Amino acid sequence: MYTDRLLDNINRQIKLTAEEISFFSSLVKVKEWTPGEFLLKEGEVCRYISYILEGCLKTYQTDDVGREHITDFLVEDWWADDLYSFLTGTASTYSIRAIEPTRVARLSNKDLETIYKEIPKFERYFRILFQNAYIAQKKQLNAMLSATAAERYKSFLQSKPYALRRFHQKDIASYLGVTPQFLSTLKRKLR
Amino acid sequence: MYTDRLLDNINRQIKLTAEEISFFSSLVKVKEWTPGEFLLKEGEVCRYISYILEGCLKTYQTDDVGREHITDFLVEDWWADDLYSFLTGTASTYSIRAIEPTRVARLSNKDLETIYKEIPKFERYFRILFQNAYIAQKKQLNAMLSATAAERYKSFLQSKPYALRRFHQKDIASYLGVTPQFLSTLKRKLR
DNA sequence: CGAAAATTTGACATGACTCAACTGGAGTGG
DNA sequence: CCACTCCAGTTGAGTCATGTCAAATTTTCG
Repeated sequence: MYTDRLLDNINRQIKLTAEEISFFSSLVKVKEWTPGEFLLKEGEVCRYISYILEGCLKTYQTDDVGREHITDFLVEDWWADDLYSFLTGTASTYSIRAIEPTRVARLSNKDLETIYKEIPKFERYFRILFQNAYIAQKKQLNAMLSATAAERYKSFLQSKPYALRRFHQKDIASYLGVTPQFLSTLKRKLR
Repeated sequence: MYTDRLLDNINRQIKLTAEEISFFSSLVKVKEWTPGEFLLKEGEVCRYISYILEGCLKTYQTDDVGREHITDFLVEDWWADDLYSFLTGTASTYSIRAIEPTRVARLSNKDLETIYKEIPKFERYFRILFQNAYIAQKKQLNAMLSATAAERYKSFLQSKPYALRRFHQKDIASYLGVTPQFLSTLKRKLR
């Protein structure tokens, strides 16, 4: 099935019965996006969390001078959303945009609450998910503070070996917090 | 009771019965620390998560040149731990140290698992906790990348108005990712 | 092929770090 | 109560990392 990939991921943390699987699957909707399309625009309310079955997204904020600040690259097997907006129902400060043809499995806020209620095991799944996301993000934060741009770039390439193939260099620069020009000269020095 | 403050916090997310409260409370131990004492040292395994009832802690990593990098200041009503070490049982790369006389309510890993098992509602409490921590941390990460040191310092003071009173300036500098000297000259310019 | 966008390159400006010296307050022991 | 030491904080000079602006070059894609 389309959403097998998501069920595999869930199955790593919690065991679902056949009925639970079919109940869960009945609420999940598969949706496709083409490169450049917005899953979410700044100012809108984030109404879905999307599990990436295939493809690649970027999330970013736009500052007062109109520059994009990439906050995440999201590929297969990650959840995409602006959690804060999703949970509070307030306007999002992020945009989420496809950078490849992308297929996601998504859940609305309302359906997620239904799932928490009907299958409380999902509290555990998402607890573990956020725990891991929190830990990973903290490491990234530490790296930003103590490492130089060249070091950050190298460890970024190690953690995402597919980066050069799938992402634009100016987006990588934005993600690392440097200008595209400076990233370009960095690359030259590293050769 | 000593741990009322913790129960209040839990009660904001989930409703416990009297039996559940007394079961939970039977597993929580209160412990006190004096300034300079270590709740956790780099290299040790983090065996407890501690809820701060009163006082203040700092968590930091030490780099190869022996310099401290403060990753967090923790005050009343926050949980303190190295989650990664706590969850995986591996040696921690962080130290946690009291900077004021501090009283915490703490739980061992084993007792926490017992609680998850006996009172599954706690999955929800911690899910929401990590969600919020994740969101807050993401904002901080964005700020690090796009803001200049002076801006970070100002927004740090806004979010922690008690900072100048409770933390050393060199620790604040470390937390912001700048040298103490540079923070000093920043302050002068801001006047 | 041609236009638009991405990347590279160079000159110069600024932010932030290092090292070193100095100031001033908080113990501590006589 | 003084002299001493030990830190934290300040200040300044020189340097390196990174940003800005502008132009040249390459790539992408209709």
